[in-house]
Amino acid sequence: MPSTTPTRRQAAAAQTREKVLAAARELFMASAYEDVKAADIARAAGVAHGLVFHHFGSKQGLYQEVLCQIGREVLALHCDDPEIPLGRRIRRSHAAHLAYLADHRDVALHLVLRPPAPESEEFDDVRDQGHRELCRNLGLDFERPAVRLAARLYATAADQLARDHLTSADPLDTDTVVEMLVAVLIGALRAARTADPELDVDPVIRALELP
Amino acid sequence: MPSTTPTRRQAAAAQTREKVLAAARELFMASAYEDVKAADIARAAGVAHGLVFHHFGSKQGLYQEVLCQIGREVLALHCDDPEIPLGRRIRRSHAAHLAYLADHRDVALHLVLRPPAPESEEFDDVRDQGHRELCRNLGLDFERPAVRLAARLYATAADQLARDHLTSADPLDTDTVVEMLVAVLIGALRAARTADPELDVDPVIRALELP
Amino acid sequence: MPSTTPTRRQAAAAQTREKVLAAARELFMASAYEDVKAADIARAAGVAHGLVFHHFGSKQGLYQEVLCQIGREVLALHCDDPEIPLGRRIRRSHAAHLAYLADHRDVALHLVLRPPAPESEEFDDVRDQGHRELCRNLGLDFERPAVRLAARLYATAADQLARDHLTSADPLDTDTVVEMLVAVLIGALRAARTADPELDVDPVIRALELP
Amino acid sequence: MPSTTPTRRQAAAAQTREKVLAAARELFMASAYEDVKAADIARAAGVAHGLVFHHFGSKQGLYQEVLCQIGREVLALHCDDPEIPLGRRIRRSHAAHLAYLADHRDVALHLVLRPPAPESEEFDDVRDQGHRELCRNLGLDFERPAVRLAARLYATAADQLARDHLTSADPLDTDTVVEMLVAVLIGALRAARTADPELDVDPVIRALELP
DNA sequence: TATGAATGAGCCTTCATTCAT
DNA sequence: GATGAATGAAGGCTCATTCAT
Repeated sequence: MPSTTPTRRQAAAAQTREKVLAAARELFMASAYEDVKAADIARAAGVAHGLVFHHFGSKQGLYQEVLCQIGREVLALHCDDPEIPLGRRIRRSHAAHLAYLADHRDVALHLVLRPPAPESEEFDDVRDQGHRELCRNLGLDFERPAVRLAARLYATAADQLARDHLTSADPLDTDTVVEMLVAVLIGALRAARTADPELDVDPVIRALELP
Repeated sequence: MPSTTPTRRQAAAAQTREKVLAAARELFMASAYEDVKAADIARAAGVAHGLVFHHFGSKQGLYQEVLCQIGREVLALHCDDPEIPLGRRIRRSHAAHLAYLADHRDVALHLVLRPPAPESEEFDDVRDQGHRELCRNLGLDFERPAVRLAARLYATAADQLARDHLTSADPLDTDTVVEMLVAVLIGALRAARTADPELDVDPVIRALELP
Repeated sequence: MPSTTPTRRQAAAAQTREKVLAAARELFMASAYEDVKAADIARAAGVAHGLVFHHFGSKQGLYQEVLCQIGREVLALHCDDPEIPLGRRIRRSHAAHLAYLADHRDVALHLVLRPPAPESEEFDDVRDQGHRELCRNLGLDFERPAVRLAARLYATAADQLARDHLTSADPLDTDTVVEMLVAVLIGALRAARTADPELDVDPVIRALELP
Repeated sequence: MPSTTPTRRQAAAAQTREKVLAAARELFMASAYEDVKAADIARAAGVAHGLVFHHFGSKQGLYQEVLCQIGREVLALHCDDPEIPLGRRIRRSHAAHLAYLADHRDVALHLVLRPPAPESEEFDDVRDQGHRELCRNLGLDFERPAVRLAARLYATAADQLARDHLTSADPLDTDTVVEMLVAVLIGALRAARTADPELDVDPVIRALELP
């Protein structure tokens, strides 16, 4: 059947594309954007230089693709099973996030807290969506400025903590870090209430305090 | 003594140096490191291209210089008058910091939370020193890992909050932001206690809760 | 005989070839040779990139094909019916040529007076043949250098005039342009006589002056 | 005197610039625009690759510069001394032009009748100014469309003739070519009258017919 | 000290062409 | 015949840095 031939070819092409993407991800996570040469990526992927552009249009296009791939992976870590009590849900998400970063030290070190050099609106969107999911999990209205502020505040602090944790010579155990994150989250919520006194964060805080 | 009485030439040279430094600071704060060309700086300073290298050795050297200048300015903002109660001292430092960032939006937007592209050990030192002073102010031992962790955690969150505050279309008033910072700081301290249960943060927290 | 009865496949192939040729013609006439990419042509024709090379060997081969097609079309415009008096015959040819260019503005603007970038011997031949036919029409011996010179001279001027006419915001009417062409042709003939005094151009000129 | 030093340096720089310009001119006149590499020019000029861009910004900038230089040279050839009778003035200009082209065969072959690949408004201006001067010489109003048309018509034909003359294995003598040009010019003027019957070209033609 | 011309390594990108399917 | 993924050579341009003056 001739119709299977194109499929096989398409599959091969997609596979090549993935090879390039994987090589790019590794290199981009290991060095600064400008220090990664398109030629390096091609060489690492074992393909011709021009193929990078055939599949991704430009070095930046490829970079964005890498970013989005990671963003999607991270988003998928969230636990939002409503059956599980809030405190456990959040802790589980945190633990998953930490585990991911531990498994992807390069991502943790080169992406988190280091906004990608070429401004990437798509990546910002993914990040934003992460905050949105956190708020949904907490039962807070993301549209309220104070809530959004707290989410960003907290996420930043959490990234910093994760980084420190991962680079520490004498790292804490994961559970401890998760508890620290919860403490910081509670602080961020109290800060939110300061900005928006009508915000009722007490139930959330109480729920978070229960492991 | 000729060494204490700079000749006119030396004075002029120093002035030229400052011109370059000022131009560099403005440009570096306005764009990413790689997007600022040595030639741009020279042009903005109204001097010859080569002079940049004459005075600062290299583009990176100049960048470090800019970073240190800013770091020193920020460090000078801390209020550590022991006569003043802790809560007020911290709030005063925060307010001063926020005022500084409001006056130097470019610094707030392009330095804070955006670690300088070329690794800058000196700048890290300055940053570290800021954390150290904060801890001294709080009466906590910076040498304890958990304390250090909390300081970094908090500083990062504070930076994020300041950024959001400055870029917001509808900014909160300064006092509110200061209170939010205090709330976050308390959260960070609680997190520190989680990591290091022997740490007695309660007195500090109580002191912070008094305006 | 299978050779005279092209199979369906062959017919389809020929049709595809034409599609590519038509797309190429349009693009080549709309932009400079180097600005037309083989990929553009394939896309415009709705065929695979590689097909261009399958049918025409190379981009240049395709270009030559386009050129020859146009050359043949232009050659076919000449009126050389010996029954018609010279003045009318020439005017008729001119009018036909002008009409063709008006119908193919792209050809007029991008080919005429703009020798094809890649040296095209074949196109030069076609051009030459046009001059030859003009001379035959005029009853002049194309082999005489002065005649050939005059023909080229005239053809160039005529092209320029046609271009100007077509791009003018306020174009003259066709008959006027035709008369101008005749005037220029007469000038060229007089120039030919200057170069070759033995050339008897007076009868031709007299014939041309009769509408 | 320190003030002479910069002068000397400037002179040296200008000389280098000229070296590059000269090399570029030679190469551009010898090949098509795209076939001349910036690196070739630098090599031919004996300077670093980057210097081309230091002085001319881009390959195109350099090309334009070459074009303008030639345009200025050609413009300077016109003889418009009102003391000299028209016929002689025109013939003298033509002869000068032909001599120039003979001395600059590369220009004649690669510029004349071959509009520069990258559209060059400046060069068009120079060309236009040439036509303007011709008309002023002839005492005709360049603002009249028919006059402008005739000027362009004639210039094009003259370029063609000059080309043929220069590439001919058995070239005519210069005087003959000049007379041919005059004949063509008269033809163009008659064509102009066809387009604009109010135009009184007879006195000009009579003046041209006197050597 | 100051100038700015000169250097040259290096990079992204383009694109005609090939070829396995 | 048709496809389009893959190739790879080549080129324009940038820019930190040097250096003669």
